[in-house]
Formats: sequence, C-alpha cells, structure tokens
Amino acid sequence: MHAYRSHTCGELRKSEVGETVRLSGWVHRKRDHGGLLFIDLRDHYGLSQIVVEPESPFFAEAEKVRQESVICIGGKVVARDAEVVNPNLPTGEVEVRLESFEILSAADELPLPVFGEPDYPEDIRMRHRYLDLRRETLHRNIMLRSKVVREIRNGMEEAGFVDFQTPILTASSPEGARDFLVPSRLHPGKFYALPQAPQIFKQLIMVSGFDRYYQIAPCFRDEDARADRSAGEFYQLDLEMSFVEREDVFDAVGPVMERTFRAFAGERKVTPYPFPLIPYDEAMLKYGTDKPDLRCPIEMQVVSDHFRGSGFKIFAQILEADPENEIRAIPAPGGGSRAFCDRMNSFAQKEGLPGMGYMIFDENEAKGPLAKNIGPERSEAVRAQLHLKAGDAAFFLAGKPEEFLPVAAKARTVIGEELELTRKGSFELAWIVDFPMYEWDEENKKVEFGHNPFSMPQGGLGALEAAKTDDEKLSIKAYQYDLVCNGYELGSGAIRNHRPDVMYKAFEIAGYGKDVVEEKFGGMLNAFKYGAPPHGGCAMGLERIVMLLCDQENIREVTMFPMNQQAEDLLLHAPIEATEQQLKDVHVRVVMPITEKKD
RNA sequence: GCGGGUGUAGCUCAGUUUGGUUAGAGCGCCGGCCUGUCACGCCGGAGGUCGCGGGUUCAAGUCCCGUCACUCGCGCCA
Repeated sequence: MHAYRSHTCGELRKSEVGETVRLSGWVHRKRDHGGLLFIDLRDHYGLSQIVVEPESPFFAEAEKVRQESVICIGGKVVARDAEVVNPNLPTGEVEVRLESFEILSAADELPLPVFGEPDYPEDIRMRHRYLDLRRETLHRNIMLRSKVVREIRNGMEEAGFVDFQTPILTASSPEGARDFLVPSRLHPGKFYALPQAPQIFKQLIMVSGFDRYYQIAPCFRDEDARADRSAGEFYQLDLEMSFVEREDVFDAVGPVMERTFRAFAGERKVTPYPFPLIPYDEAMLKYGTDKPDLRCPIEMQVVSDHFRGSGFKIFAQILEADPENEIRAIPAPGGGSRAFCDRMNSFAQKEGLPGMGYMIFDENEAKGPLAKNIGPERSEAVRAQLHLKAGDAAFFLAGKPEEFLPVAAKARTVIGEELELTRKGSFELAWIVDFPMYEWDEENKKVEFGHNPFSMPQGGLGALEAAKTDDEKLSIKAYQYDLVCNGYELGSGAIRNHRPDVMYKAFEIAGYGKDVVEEKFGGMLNAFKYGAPPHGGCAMGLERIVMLLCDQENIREVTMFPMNQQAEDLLLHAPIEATEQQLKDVHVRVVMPITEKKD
C-alpha cells in the first residue's frame, strides 16, 4: 500500500465498503463523545469521517490531536446506518474505522481557524495565508481562477492565437503609471523597469510578422490599490492581431469571453455574443460613466429645456450662467415616495453635491418643490420625456456634467438597487467604443492624450490635420474600446497607430515635437519604418473576470498571495531593506524622505 | 498626499448617544463529563494597558486633541 494514501479524502463511496484503506490529510474537525470519537479528515479533494472506538490503542492520541494537524490513518471502510448517513457530504454514506494512526505534522494552536471560516481580519489572513488558503471559499476561488485561465487558453489557442513570453526586465516607459524600477549592477546609475503591460512588445511581435499573439501576462504598476485593483501586480489576458479592424478584434476576443463566462456562470445569465456596442458619449450621457452596470435599466436624460427660464430659479440661473451647464434627470420608476426621495437627496449631499432635486408623479400631477416651481405644463413635459407614470419619481442634477456625473452614476446604481430594478444573477457585457483621442488637461490648460497615445485616431491623418481649434481636437475619436461587465472595466484595447506620419501628427496635437516622440518612443517608431502591419488588440484583467465569477467584490479574494493596500507582503515581509552589500552591488544609496518634526 | 469607516478577551461583536458598581456575550483555548456525532452536547476555568500618547474631570472604554494600524474611496491607474 502507498505510504500515505490509497484514496483521497473525497473519494470513498459505498463501492469501497469492506476495503482497508489509508488516508492522509488535515484534522478538519473533531467530535469527541468520550466513548466515541469522530474525526473529519480533509484534503484538497474532500472530507472523510474517521471513527475511533474507545478500545482502539490510538484513542488517547487521536483524542488529543489538534485541529489542522496532518495525520495518516488506516482502517476499514464501513457503510453508515441509514439514520446516520450525512447527505451533505459526498462521502457521507461511509466512514473509516480507525486501525492505524500517525501524526505526520502536529499543528500548534491556530492563529486563524479553517473550519467554519469565520470572518477574520485581513492582515491576519495575509500573515497566515497558507491557513486562509485551506479554507473552502478561498481554496475554491483559486481553483476557479486556474480553470478560468485554462478555458481562456483553450479559447485563444482554438482561435489561432499563439502564446509568447515577453521580457520582465525592460525599459521604463514614459507614459502611463509609475514604474517599478530595478537597478542595474553592470550599468551604474541605470535602471530596468518592470512592464506595466507588454504593450510595446506585443506591437513589435506584430511587426515581426507573427500575426496573432496572446499571453496571460504579468503586469506591474506602482499605483495605490483599490478593492478591484491589486497593489503592485496583476495578470491580463493580453492579445494582439495583425491586419484587423476593430470588429475583427471583437470577433476574436468576444467569443472567448462569452465561453469563459458561460463555462463558470452556472445558473447566471451571460450576454450572448456579439456584445452590444455603446459609444463613449452615449455611455456618459445615459449612465454617467464609461463603465456602466447594464444590469440596472435606468438611463439618464438631458432635460435642460424644461427648466430654461422656468420658475425654478436655481436651475434656470445655472443654465444661464454657462452654456455648458445642463440639467440631467435620473428616472426612478417605482420610486415615488417622499421617504425614498429624501434618502436619495441626502445620499447626494453625502457625496458632496448641494443636493438632488426630485419630482414625484401621481395620477394627476407632479409633486415636490421642483414641480411646484416650474408648473404643471413643464412638469408634464418632463414626465412625458422620461416615460414615467404614477408612482414614479425622477431626480435632477444641475451644473457642469463633469462635476455631477460621478455622483449621478453612483446615484443611478443606488436607485436601481434600492428599487430592485437591477437584475441579479447575470453578467451583462458590452463594448464601450469611440473613446475620445484627447481630453482637456485642466492642470496644464492644454490638450492631452485621453488614453493610449498609440491608438489610431478615427479619420486618420486627415482628421488630425483638419482639427484646428481645441474643441475640434477634443472631438476626435480614437479606435479605442473597453469591455465592461456589471460596472467593472474588464479590459481595454485599440486599433493601433502603425503609421509614423500619423504618430508625429498625433503627438504634435498634444504638444509634443518630433524630437520628443523619437527620444521617448524611438524603439517602436523605428520598427514602424520598415513595414508594419495594421494591427490592434486588447487586454482583459484576469482577476476581475475571476472576481465576477466568484461573486467577490475584492480582488484579494481571487489572488493566492496578495499584498495589502499598502503594497506589503505580510507573509514574506516585502518590501524589506536591502543589505549594504546588495546596495553596493547595484550602486544605489538610500536617501530617506525628510519627515517634518513637530515641536 | 487627502477624505470616510473601524479599532473593547486569540477572533467576531455589545457597551460609547446621556462620563459613575467588579467591562459582557458567542466562537476559540484549557480542565472535567459524555458510544452516533457531523456547527455534537453538558459543567467549570483561564484570558482585557478598552490601538497608543496627551488633555478635561472628583471620576474616561465613553468627552477633547494628537498619533498609529487596517480598510473603503479621492488623487493616481496610457
């Protein structure tokens, strides 16, 4: 017989009754009746009940063994009597009568219980991640992550994509997030950077003639963490294709996303491919965000005209003060109660707005201070535009859209949830398309790249040359798109700008001369001078996909060894001081930040 | 860098609003009992600088100021 096990702990069924077996695993739980002892033995595969009779020579030892100790037991598989079958356990029809018992590794008192997985502080979970990972939920999440990766790989391989690795030690790139730097030993004073994404490499792979690239790629960005954003590092399904237009990219990655979600969605619905396309401008108008949760059916509308010159002076004045100001309405079907509307109003105030006006519609009229001030005719026009009926309400936000939209978007989500309009148990995917090529940099009062400077502007060189005023420049769209699901940005991509002449012009509009482009992006620019195929692609955040499938709202719940919000690894204590010798080797001297002393 | 929340037994939390007796409960831990449990049960016990520092007060877990830790968000994230 095998030294440790003849079966796994999840394997035994009635068919094994009568066999003598050997099992190894962790002591999940003991139930000690004094005269009879039950041990639930756990491994990766499941749970088996071991029974120890008081006559057993091992009874005393087994009674004392601590939870989470690793033991190896032998014994005979017996059928349980009908009344003690455990239907909740796949192995619940049998149990093992203990005949041999050995402690392979005794456990100390636990800093983190495994059984029952009670809520524990995250820093303790991180410090003892190996215990945390034994717990059922996290163990299952990590397993699902692996299966998701396999499903993605299968999909990509079947679609003719080829997996290539790209460098981890590379050059710092001037745009994007802050880089992690690695000092060079051979080149004093010089540094490598960890890639924020294999962006330039995958474009070079296309220029190198490989046609279809993909990789589950590690990405490193020195930015602060969020619940849905890991500190330091994360993985992307990264892909790039040659000789393609936008729809070709959608046709390649869309089906892979659909099959991946569908494979693990269970009862939950998945948007069938092809996913809807929503222009960026339309998303901002209807949802107030470029990553709308489409499970919520509420769509905002501009209702400025109904308030222009109306008796509601506050709104009328806001509209007069600046032509860019507007009134936006959030319809709230079924929200026609004072209590609800007041609650939403104070929500808006908590979010930093002066408030959120509202109208309540009943059978005959619109109620609330707004309705009174603008009169029945205008109120009725608002109701008609929003297609509302008796018992409904609408909320109104006024001012500069860029100022109130973040709150409006949140309010839309909250209203949808509170009124139970938001669908549960579905994954609703859509492409947000036609992102602006440029945006206004308020700090430096200039036109700046909106997203990826390497995206192809729509209309190409002609559109760039035709744009003279700032407004015209800002209205240029890029072949740039995001995939969104349930309010999360799953990934983004673009058709790239593979033409040096267009690139020079694109950078010129953002105020960068030829010299800057050549100095900063010379590597890629040169590559484009010797025959570059039109190409495009995208990158999907792996953890976000897994997070959604696991019904988790925190990315650390789908990451085996995550860092905390301060980007510290509490298990292995990274980051940590380097030794004098290490610093000397790489020609680095540490200068601590000056902290202000208080007197 | 900034804002919100949290911090009381190993853990989860009550007590803080309105300052006042010996700071409680559940889980876990330790000891005892228990032959059919599977969240086993019953009895007993240990365990607390109320995050830390300062202040107000006859009196502070409770009020004030500062600070630290964790977390959520803003900034940042092409």
